[in-house]
Amino acid sequence: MAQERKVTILDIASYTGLSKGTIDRVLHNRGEVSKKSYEKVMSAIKEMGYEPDLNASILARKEAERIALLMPEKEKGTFWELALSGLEEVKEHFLPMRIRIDQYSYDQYSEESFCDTCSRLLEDKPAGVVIVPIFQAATITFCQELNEAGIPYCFIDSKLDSENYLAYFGMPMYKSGYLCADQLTCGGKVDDVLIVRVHRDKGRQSDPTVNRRAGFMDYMLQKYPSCNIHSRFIDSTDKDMTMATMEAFFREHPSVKHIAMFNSRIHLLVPFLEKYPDPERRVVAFDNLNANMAALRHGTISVLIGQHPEKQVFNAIQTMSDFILLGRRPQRTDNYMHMDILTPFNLENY
Amino acid sequence: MAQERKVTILDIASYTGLSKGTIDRVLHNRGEVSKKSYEKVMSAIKEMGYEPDLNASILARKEAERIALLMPEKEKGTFWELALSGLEEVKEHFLPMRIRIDQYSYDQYSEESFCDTCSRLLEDKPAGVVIVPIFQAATITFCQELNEAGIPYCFIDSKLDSENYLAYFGMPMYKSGYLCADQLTCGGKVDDVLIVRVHRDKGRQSDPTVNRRAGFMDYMLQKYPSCNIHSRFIDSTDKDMTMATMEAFFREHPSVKHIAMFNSRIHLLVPFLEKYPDPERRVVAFDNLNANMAALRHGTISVLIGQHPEKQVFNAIQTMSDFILLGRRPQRTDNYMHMDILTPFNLENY
DNA sequence: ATGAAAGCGCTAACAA
DNA sequence: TTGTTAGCGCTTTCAT
Repeated sequence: MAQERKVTILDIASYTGLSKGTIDRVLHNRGEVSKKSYEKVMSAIKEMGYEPDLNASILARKEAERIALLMPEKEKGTFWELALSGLEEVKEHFLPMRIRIDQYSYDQYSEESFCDTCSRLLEDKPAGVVIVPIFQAATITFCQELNEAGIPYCFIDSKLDSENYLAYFGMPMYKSGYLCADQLTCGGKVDDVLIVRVHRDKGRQSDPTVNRRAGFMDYMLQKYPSCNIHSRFIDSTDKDMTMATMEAFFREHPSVKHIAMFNSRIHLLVPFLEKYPDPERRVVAFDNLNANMAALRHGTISVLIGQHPEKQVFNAIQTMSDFILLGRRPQRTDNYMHMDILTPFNLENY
Repeated sequence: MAQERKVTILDIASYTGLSKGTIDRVLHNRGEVSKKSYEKVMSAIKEMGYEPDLNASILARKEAERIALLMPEKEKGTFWELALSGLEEVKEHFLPMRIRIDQYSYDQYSEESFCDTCSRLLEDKPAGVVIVPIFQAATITFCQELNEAGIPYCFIDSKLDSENYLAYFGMPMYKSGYLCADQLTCGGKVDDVLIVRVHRDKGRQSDPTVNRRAGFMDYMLQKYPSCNIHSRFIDSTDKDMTMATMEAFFREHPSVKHIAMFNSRIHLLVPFLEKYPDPERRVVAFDNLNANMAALRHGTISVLIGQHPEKQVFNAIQTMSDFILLGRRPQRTDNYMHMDILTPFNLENY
């Protein structure tokens, strides 16, 4: 098992009777190699257990490899701002490895914008791409194009089953709903629960939280079969309407103590929650946006479930980089992130 | 800010009128350099904003740098097994950077063993050391020796305030007790709490969980001032005695529903807990040992508070490596890890 | 105390 | 299609 001395391309060269140059060409699929030589080299690599030396490779390479990051625009105060927080650091981390990260942003409410961005991206011929696939159908088309171009890709946040992606990093949505219900009910007596949802006015894309809601419902059905689950819709752009909706609901159901939301927008409820404080109320929601964390710290929210979206970005890029540079495939294709339970007592150092 | 082209030692050489060799000597404090040259080089480095190229450095270096890892023996089923899980991977991660990790283990119950190991370690003159400082006084002595030898060191798990350590990674102990109390009481009605402690028979070292217990007590005093806090001691090597102690306690206090433990040994209670199941019972404890996780999965334990000790090891080594290779100091000296709340509903993928 | 020069393992441009 | 060669930026040995 243990190599005597590291096997280098030079060893392979002398073993196959070819030269460094040819070895390099087959290692990087640059073509210009006869089939016969190609196979000789490949088998020699296997036999001798050759592994490329990343340092030498990086040192010698002139141009950086480009990884394209295809995701929604970094809108302030949204989930995508969180996901992109620390991207600058990530870029700096990969730069010395001659890996450049190029952002390709699209409007998460406009499929057209997504497609436009995809075309731009394809023209740039990156060495790999990391995708947040908000639009299912369009993503399938795009992935086919990537396949044809021989460009590897990873998914983050959500994924499309059928494609031959290199890896996926994201939260287990169904389970997260289950966890949310458990944290909300907390083993106590619960007769009514209010779920607040957000109108998706601008676009037509499928609701990313359906599975989460399903998990939540299944938990409730199982453990609190007689609990009433109320739903109300708010508009993320209309604060007055949000307040009015909430006030109307609680006028009608003053005894409801449990509130949940399945997306990152719980901060929209903070004005209401702080206007009508209730020490017995329990609020559980998702994602550690700054606004949400502030409310958690303040005690307005009871529990936030976090998924470190910025780590998903990092992991996907890392995986892509290992594949591009070393041809290494990830240990697992589907990587479900741990769900972090955040309370006022462990929110620091997160 | 942005460099035109990367500054190399060659640039510094020509700028100072010296040669590559001399620059290298001052960069690595190898001596054999006149004070005058030394200062000329140092100021040039500052002025030109030189940053070493890790890849080139690693590629050219013959010998690996050695980082010593000084911690308790990896005893099966203990916290230290958890902390050392994945060390092989960590070693493999650092090997291509020509960083070798040497383990120096000591018996956590024997100060003599600790001191012996320290002497062995010192003789080997590693480039840096990562320390779990179980024995306070002995560690202080050891750190002085390291200071004299000019060997940098990090602490993990716990730390000694006064020393000039490079970094510390660990859990905020006091806060973890606070969190534990919050998870245990969960906002409900709590009149009695049982705290189970472990006799420290073999050694004399100070109890690492005092601060955690203090945090717990302060929480209870504040939020449940009239709650009775019971304590019982068990012996980690005597299962029968543990069972007897628990049975005796619950014979006397049959209505107690809340149990906490402040170390990683909650698995010792599992036989009792499973012999006398109680759906209303709430058990909160620390650390994701395999045995603990199994009990959590099974529902025997309600909540486990995790701190990723293996990540502490990794981070400390990473920090040490950056310092040795690049002279880079960590952003913060004291790094408190996030406390993870683990329940049966989020224990996967942890 | 300092300089010169030979690599480390790989890439890439050019020659054959 | 293949081989040759000059680096990449640094370390290290050997002269000076």
